[in-house]
Amino acid sequence: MSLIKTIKNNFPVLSEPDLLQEMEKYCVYRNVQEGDNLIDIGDEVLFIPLITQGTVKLVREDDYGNELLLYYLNSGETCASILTCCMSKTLSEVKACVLDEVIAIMVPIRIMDDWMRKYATWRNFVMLSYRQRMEQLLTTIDNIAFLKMDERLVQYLQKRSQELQTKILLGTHQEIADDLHTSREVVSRLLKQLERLGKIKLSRNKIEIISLV
DNA sequence: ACATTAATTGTGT
DNA sequence: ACACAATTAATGT
Repeated sequence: MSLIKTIKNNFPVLSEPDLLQEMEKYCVYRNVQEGDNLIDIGDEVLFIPLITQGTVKLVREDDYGNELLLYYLNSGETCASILTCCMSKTLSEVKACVLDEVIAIMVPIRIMDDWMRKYATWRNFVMLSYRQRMEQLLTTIDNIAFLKMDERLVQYLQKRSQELQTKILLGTHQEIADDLHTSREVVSRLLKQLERLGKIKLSRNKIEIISLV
């Protein structure tokens, strides 16, 4: 599929003819396999990825190498923290792990400065990504600060199923525990409770959501 | 089809 | 949190 068409499909806000033409000229596709990193902490940021397929998990690391989940990115989204890095010309503070084979359109940052000035469409897009991500980060912080683990788990399941458009979440309890920064046993026990309440159905590497309300 | 092994999940302390 | 049991999936024969 042509680059322009892909952009129109995934990033409808960017359909301004002049901008699209420039994008076709300067952007490149990049394919990243599951398990690889789109970007790592300390990397120099040369491109902004616009995700058109797959899922990316953004994490930050503390001094001891513990990973802190920031958020997930899906198609039609871009990474706000990478945007900040490239605008202030600093190294990446986050790691972007590819969970599900990703195809991204890579926008070179040198051309981006130009676009910020020339295209209101582009500016708006950048600002919108910021705003959305900021809101999401705030709710994440609220959750960590105020919600008990069982409520956090339910929220986590809801959000993931919504994001991935599926009632069936694949993966292990350990992975969920890592994301929520708790132990695997706590997750297993809470999930078991939810199953007893008939809200989910558990099997190995799989959680089927019946109804979380 | 069966046995072996590894990984995931469940539970008591 | 840890240790261990039980269950399930993957692999070899």
